[in-house]
Amino acid sequence: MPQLNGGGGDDLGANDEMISFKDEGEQEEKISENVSAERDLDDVKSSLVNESENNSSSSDSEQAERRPQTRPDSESYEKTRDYFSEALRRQQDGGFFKSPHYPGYPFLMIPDLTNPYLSNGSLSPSARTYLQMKWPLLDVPGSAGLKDSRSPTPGHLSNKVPVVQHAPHVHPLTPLITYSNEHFSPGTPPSHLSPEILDPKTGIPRTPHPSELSPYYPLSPGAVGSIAHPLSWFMPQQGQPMYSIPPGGFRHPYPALAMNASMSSLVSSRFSPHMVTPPPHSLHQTGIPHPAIVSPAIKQEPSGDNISPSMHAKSPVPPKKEEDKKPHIKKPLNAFMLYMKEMRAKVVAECTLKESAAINQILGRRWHSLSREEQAKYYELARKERQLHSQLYPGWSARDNYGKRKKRKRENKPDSKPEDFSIRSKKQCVQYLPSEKMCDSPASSHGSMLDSPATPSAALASPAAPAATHSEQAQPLSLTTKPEGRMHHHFSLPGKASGSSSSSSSSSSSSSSSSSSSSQPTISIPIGTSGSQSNAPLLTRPIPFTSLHPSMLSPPSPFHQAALHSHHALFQSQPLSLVTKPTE
DNA sequence: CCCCCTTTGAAGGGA
DNA sequence: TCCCTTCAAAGGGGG
Repeated sequence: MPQLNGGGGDDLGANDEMISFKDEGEQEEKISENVSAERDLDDVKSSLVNESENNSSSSDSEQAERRPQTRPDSESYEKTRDYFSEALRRQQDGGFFKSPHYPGYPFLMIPDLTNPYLSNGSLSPSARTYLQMKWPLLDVPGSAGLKDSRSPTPGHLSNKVPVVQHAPHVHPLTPLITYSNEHFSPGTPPSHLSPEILDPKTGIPRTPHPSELSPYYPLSPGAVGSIAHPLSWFMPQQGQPMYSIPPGGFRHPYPALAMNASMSSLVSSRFSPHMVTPPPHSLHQTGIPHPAIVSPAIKQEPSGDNISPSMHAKSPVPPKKEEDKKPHIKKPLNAFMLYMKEMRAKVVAECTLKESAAINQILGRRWHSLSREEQAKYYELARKERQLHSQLYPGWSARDNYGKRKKRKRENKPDSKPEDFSIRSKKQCVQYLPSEKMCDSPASSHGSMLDSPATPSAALASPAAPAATHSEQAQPLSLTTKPEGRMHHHFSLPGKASGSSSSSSSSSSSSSSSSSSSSQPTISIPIGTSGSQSNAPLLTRPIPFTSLHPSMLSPPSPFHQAALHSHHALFQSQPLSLVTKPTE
């Protein structure tokens, strides 16, 4: 956490957190040999989601994911890097399609691939993700299924692009790269690749340092081409910057630039056509629409890039009006968000779940299960994103966005109702997550909460890594019943908590469900945490009984419990009682 | 149609 | 400093 580091060095942050993880990793290693054991552990640890016994469907991806965890981190990491290297090498060689696919990416991961494009021609989120992964390859001549972006027939680019096919050999992180494509400047003619960009503040051209560039925040168009991506280590396409221009979506002044459908989709994901015209007030001096900038009304929804504006079902209207309003500059994504973006599609593909809330729970668990190196990558990426963002929008404050979203639920804390009080004190939660089991949580399974993340090494890399301690685990089951409102887990003090207690309580909570009883629709387990800060995240929604997988119902194995004890003494004291919740 | 839900992390403001 | 709140992405679900 930032606090630990003190100003600039947020990178060093998460040490504490990481430390603890290490040990566990070793255990994992052992465990890995026995899959079943592993699973049990998972169940316990995470308590929520377990892999279904029969997870064949997801096996590929899981294995891939798991793989790293089963071995020493360093080794796995190296392995991963090898993939990258390989991918890069092949790319350079022009052998894109020959390269072995990345194990972690099952060929067919996209459930909704069938409908990658929205009715209006825009890509569905998942599709987008894949495209992102794939885009680096798009310009390869002759690649089947890929339309030459340059010869856009907008209409068709659409839907048929085999989005997924090339993804396999791409590392999961590659999607992040995508953003680099977003570098385009609708309004500004590229100074052609001139590396210079205007300093937002001074307006003086300056040459960006590669480290400054973020895929998410495209700088001037010209800059794009020559800069290395911050994440170059896992960017195969590095050195082959592309200028994305949505074929149909916006008219790019520079048709000559290579672009293809997928790219356009990428762009669209962050830039709506409306954004094409830089808002007058845009903070950008460059006048470049930034991914982070969203028209208030529009909200970065994908709008069919491929289709002529007139065809757009929604927002055909040029947003020029909206431009009047101040552009909404989005917050830079944090490490977890980056991770989510990348992994969501995968998780969705593996799971039957579609609800983001559930998916996010899984992702949260997976996040914890990541090795420190892996997390470090994201932290680093996030750090760069923040830096870049700050450079691009010097005057921007996160506060600026406050209130833009209407939603925001407020906390319940203040007004807790008396009635709930009892419940709340217990912190009961219902698991939302139906079943991780089915989806599995990854590999990491074991690791996840218990072991987690961070080792010092990782910590080093991760800037702000909050200390995650295991506290989370501690409260594996949180429960709330349905809440009246919603609960927030404010407990998390990301940073502050230093240690142990705070950090992530969340993920663990879900686990409880796994142990549920068969008869009850949802199960809640009281956690003793009532005290000070609630750490347990409360899950507001009960899981539909139907969604529970049989495997989830099985009680935690002794093994788990043991594990829990060993790891979290704190919580040990608290009895895990299963409470059934009558909700459904 | 809009907001909720859910996740982690970052950031800002108040005490 | 600590604590709290909001927002970032995403998309099904619910009102």
